[in-house]
Amino acid sequence: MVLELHSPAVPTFTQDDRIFRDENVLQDDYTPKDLPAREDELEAYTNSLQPVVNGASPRNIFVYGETGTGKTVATNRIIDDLNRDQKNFEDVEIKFVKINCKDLTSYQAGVHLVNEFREPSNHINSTGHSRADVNNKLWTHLEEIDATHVLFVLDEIDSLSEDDDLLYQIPRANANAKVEGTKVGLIGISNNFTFRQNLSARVQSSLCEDEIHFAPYDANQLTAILKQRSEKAFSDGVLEEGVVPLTAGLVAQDTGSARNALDILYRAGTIARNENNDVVTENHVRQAMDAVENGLIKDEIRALPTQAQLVIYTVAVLNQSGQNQVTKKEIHRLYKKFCKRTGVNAKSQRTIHNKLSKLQLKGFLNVTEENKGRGGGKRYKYELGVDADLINDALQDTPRLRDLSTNSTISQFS
DNA sequence: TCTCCACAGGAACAAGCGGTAG
DNA sequence: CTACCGCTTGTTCCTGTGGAGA
Repeated sequence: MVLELHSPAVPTFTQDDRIFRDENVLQDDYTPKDLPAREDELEAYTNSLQPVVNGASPRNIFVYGETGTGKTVATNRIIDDLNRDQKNFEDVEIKFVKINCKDLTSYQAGVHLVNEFREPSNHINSTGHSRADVNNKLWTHLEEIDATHVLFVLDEIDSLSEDDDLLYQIPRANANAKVEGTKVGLIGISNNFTFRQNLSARVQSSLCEDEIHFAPYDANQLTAILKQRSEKAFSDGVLEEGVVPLTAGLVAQDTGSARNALDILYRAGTIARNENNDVVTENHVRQAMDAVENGLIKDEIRALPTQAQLVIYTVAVLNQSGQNQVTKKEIHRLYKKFCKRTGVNAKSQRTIHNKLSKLQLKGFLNVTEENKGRGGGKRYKYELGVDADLINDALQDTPRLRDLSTNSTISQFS
């Protein structure tokens, strides 16, 4: 590959790039000027924020929809607009504090928020404080800040799932007299709409004053988005006629995610470029679709902790040796041998059981229940939910497990 | 109909980490 | 230094479960 995927467009390269005019337009961090097919949602957003503009207490907003449906982009747009327009308002000063809650606990998210008000040299650590401490620090900052309104934007709040204390505290900060000089509001963004039902009743009533739903895009909407972007991203006449409708159709059936569709289109372009092709064809799109799907799975496998990698690898080896459905016991037996060989501490069967259920939740394993009654009782049988080659490929990048995945065969271990 | 297998999965607990506060 | 904090990872113990077969 000649070009780095994420390198900015450098003039010397764009000269002989026959495919792309500006590939950045297809990448994740690009914010378009127009948001096709999201006019209603933007209007709902504007309406919900109108009280703030008028100087009143903000309404708390719950934004939900699957990934790639434009929630974050729309939110950024609204924030930009409001930041721009508030210069015209005399007695209102609005500050936005935005964090992403992915992989954070409620407590850690609180710490992040406190640090948003502090210089890097003065950041507090994410351990060692009591919960009440962290909250009090946050209230103090809010009280002291030079603004009439502070709006917290918490992206991916579904990560906070079990512990929703923060989601209760922030919307109630004014009502509970924790903060009096500044009006506090919360915009919560969630990828998961069942998340709302799991919130405790007290959080539901305060967080979800206004709700904005971003539905997955249909094929027509995706076509509009892809057309808008591809005109800027690709050189004229590079895309075969059916490419955009095909991408839109495939993605609409699958996820309805604009991010996914753009990713596939971008990938199709790079495949064509690597083949020294002048046009992007429907065949490139199909190849890109496979590559994107496989790439995502491999990334997830690489991101697993070593123990979980060992477990899924064990299942892969057993499956490849012809044992399609294996019990926890069988997995644990072989797993222990792999542990010994790689110098990893072997965990108990109960722990492996937990790992197996997590892997099942992530879709890496399929589970069937078997019940032989008196002659064997109830048990689960596991098999791989993904292609075994993907697991081997992914583990090639994990030094500890690389040797295992190249050398081991079932005969050596069973 | 009832028993009983072999496991699932919840609960309680422990250890260790990286930190703050006095 | 000691006490304490939140969090993660793992362990042990124990109750619950569904259906084949006595």
